[in-house]
Amino acid sequence: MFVGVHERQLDPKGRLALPAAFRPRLEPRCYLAFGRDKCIDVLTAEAFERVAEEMLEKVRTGEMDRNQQRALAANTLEVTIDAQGRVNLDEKLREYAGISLGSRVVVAGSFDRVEIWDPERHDRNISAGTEQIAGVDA
Amino acid sequence: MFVGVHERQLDPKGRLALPAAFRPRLEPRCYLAFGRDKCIDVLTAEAFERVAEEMLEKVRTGEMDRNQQRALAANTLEVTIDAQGRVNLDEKLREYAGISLGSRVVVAGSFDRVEIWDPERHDRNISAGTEQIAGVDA
DNA sequence: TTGACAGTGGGGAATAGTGGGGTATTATCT
DNA sequence: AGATAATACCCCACTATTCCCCACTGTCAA
Repeated sequence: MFVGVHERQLDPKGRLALPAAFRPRLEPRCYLAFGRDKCIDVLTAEAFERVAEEMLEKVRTGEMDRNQQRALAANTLEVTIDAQGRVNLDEKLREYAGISLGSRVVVAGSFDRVEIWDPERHDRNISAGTEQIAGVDA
Repeated sequence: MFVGVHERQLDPKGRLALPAAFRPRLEPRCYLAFGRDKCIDVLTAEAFERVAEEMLEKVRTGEMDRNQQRALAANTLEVTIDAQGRVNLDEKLREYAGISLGSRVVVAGSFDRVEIWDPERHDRNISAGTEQIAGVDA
């Protein structure tokens, strides 16, 4: 399970150091995809391949449109992790998540995946979620 | 079942020695989360992972919001227990529970989980609960 | 009385996070 | 087509923090 929040700085070259606690499960390669609510999803190879299999099955049975399959594939990136535990966030991903070179970003665990956020956007979403939880058993 | 109350001192580095009686069930790693009423929850790996699985399922079926999932994951920390039976309480957790470096804290069993408290806050809650159980003033 | 273990404290080594430089590869312009 | 420029990639280096290990003390039990 991925849990916890880590603040990081995107270096001038667009590299992001993954939290050390997450690395063993993401190395040597992982997948970056457009996430929900304007974050970047980081999926383990196993998790992404499972998602892809399920999608293929749905396309086969007609539950899902081929263009959705194409869109996911087009917006997903397979990346390798360098010797310092970093991944590259390219221009398209940075623009989608609203983060820029040299800016601070939030790397957050979300159980089955890791998410990369613009800090303000993350705060807003967490605040909303926390209010909703108050009154629910954890 | 976790029961009993133990008073401990948070050392200058933010480390807390867990009561020896609780350790076998929490080792080698456990989860720290924001608990109800401003305490820190300590959950066994099994208990937390069960909660997380249930939540993922609810998100999948639409019963629960993604931001609630994010809030729970963001406010949870996976920690390992050192050779002396201690865990680290980071700044965010200490602030939430109102405890500081070097101060005394209460570590209390609460059946399915262990809770970490500021001593005064714990006293107030226990007093309130005790009165209700006894049905009389203490 | 002594041995074992629980709780507490501190020092040193390993590693995480960050930055920069050199090299190869690709693209562009003349 | 060749030269030049821009980009991406890989490796190395520095610093602060964290983690791990060792040591001390008090208490309880045999």
